[in-house]
Amino acid sequence: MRALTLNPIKHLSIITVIRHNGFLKFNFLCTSISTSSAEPLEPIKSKATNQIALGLSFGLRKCTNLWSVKQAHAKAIACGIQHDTHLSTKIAILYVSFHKVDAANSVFESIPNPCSYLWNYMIRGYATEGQFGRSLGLYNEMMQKGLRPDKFAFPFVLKSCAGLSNLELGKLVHQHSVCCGCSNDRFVNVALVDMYAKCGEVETARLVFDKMAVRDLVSWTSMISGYGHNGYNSETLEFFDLMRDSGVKANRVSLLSVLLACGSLGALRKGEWFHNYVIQTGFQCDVLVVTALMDMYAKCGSLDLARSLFDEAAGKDVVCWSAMIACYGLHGNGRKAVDLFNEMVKTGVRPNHVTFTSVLSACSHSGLLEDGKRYFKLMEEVFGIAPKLNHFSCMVDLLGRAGRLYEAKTLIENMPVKPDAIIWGSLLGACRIYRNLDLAERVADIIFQLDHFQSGYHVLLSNIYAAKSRWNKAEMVRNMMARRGANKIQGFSLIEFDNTVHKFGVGDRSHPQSDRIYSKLEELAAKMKRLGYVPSTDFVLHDIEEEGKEEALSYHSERLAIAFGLINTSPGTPIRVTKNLRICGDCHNAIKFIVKIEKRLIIVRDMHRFHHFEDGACSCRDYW
DNA sequence: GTAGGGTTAG
Repeated sequence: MRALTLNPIKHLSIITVIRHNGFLKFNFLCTSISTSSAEPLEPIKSKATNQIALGLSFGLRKCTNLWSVKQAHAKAIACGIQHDTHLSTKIAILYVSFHKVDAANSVFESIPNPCSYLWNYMIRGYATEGQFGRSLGLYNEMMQKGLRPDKFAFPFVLKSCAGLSNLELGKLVHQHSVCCGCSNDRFVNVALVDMYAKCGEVETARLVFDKMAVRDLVSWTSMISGYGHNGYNSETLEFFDLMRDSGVKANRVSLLSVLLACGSLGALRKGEWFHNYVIQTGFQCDVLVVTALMDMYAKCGSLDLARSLFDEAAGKDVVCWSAMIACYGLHGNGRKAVDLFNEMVKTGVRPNHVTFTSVLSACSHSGLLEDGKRYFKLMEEVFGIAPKLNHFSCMVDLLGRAGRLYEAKTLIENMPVKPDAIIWGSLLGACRIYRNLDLAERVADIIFQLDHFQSGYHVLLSNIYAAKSRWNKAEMVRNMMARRGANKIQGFSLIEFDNTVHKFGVGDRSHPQSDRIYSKLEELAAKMKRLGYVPSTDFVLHDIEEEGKEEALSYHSERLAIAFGLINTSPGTPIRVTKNLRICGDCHNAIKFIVKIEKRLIIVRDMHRFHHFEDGACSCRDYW
């Protein structure tokens, strides 16, 4: 071991210089005590070590880059002063702020008794990096050591509970935060609102919000996004108005939430209003806001507007590109999605797993079998992204729709992730399209072992039997579904008119204009019949989430919403309807007749994609 | 020293 040749006195003088001249001299100190030799240095055994620690700490005060932190850390080890609490704490905190939480943790673990300030910082670091389990582990360890977390720790502990959707733990942490006297802290309360909302307890989130003494922009925004997160889209918009009424001015984050809600509701007019608001408030150059605007326009049916926003956006990142690719997929334009993906890669933006989900889904919806297979291969081989359940789902869907049923089955059986009922359900859907009863029965067996209580799979299997005229079997599956008390999702359709979103259920008569709506449908039915429309009695055309056969097909929610739109808008105006389930085959056929009769463009967004009906045809070319 | 946020399958 080679002794450090620097004279302690010289060190002291350097430290004095650092104190007076700041960071530049800190680098000098690092260099002075470094050695070109690979041999470890013998720790300095003199009073100067404390001074060196002080000097490094002092130098780190103005530290703005990771390199300096690493240098200081290395020097601390070289001088044997890595156990200096003050210096190590500083180094660990800096590592956290440079997102090097594991490096911070190694320093943290070397400190015999870290202060609560550092504990908090470590909990924060892991929570911020998405390592929620480790963040909670530290919180637990902190309590076991008898240390009391404070108002700086709880927001991040709660963030970790939210990240893991662990409501039970979240409730315990809530109680603990009250015990620790943090119930009035606004940061803790915002984190509570966020935690409850992300764990699906939006009403509890609201209770916390209502009790808050100070409601600033962030607390309002947490509640707004909390509503959105739980699918309470109308409430999201209402709450935004309430916030503004209370005198709090919106910022980009709150705008992101409302734009998302407009997209989910298909509320184009409202979305346009917010677009205008974005321009007035000067957020139109913010790439996050532009991405949300694109998403909103595309989900409201205006793909062209989404594209022009995309073209004008400055500083497009991978999320922005992926969003535009997803927009094309949603509208059934797989070719453009694929082209845009290639353009993105050429531009030098690296795709992520979401980009691939969007590309594969776009290929699947457009029937681009070979492209889909190629990109699936590419993602791992060229971009090093291991496929996840999302990607396998897209591939099973792609192969299944293209009739490659056994290829899809082999893929499920050999994938490295555990298949769920839904991915098998996708294959069952393909069996329905290609009327493969033999495979359907085997697949259904697997599904029912995994998930007994979804009506969709029972309906699907029953429809396959019906399509093969196996009526007894079809009836048996329906009875089995009734015995098992399988859940059924209620279908509904939304249409925006006069700045309000109108909601219709199947056979719904609760709307004030109900009589006029039903008369309109009767009038249409007569005209459709003359043009050759025959209501479909073929179960096979019905979807996995079909509304029950007991309901008259002509009163499916999308038809009620369309009739409402026809009555209330002037001729020639496009009609936009959003449906929570997949559009059924009979409605799909009927709308083709309706657009011909009414000479309108009707855009229906179902749970998977858009259908643009115009001049007797649909943009999906009946492939959906 | 602290909070809220844009894209994604079936």
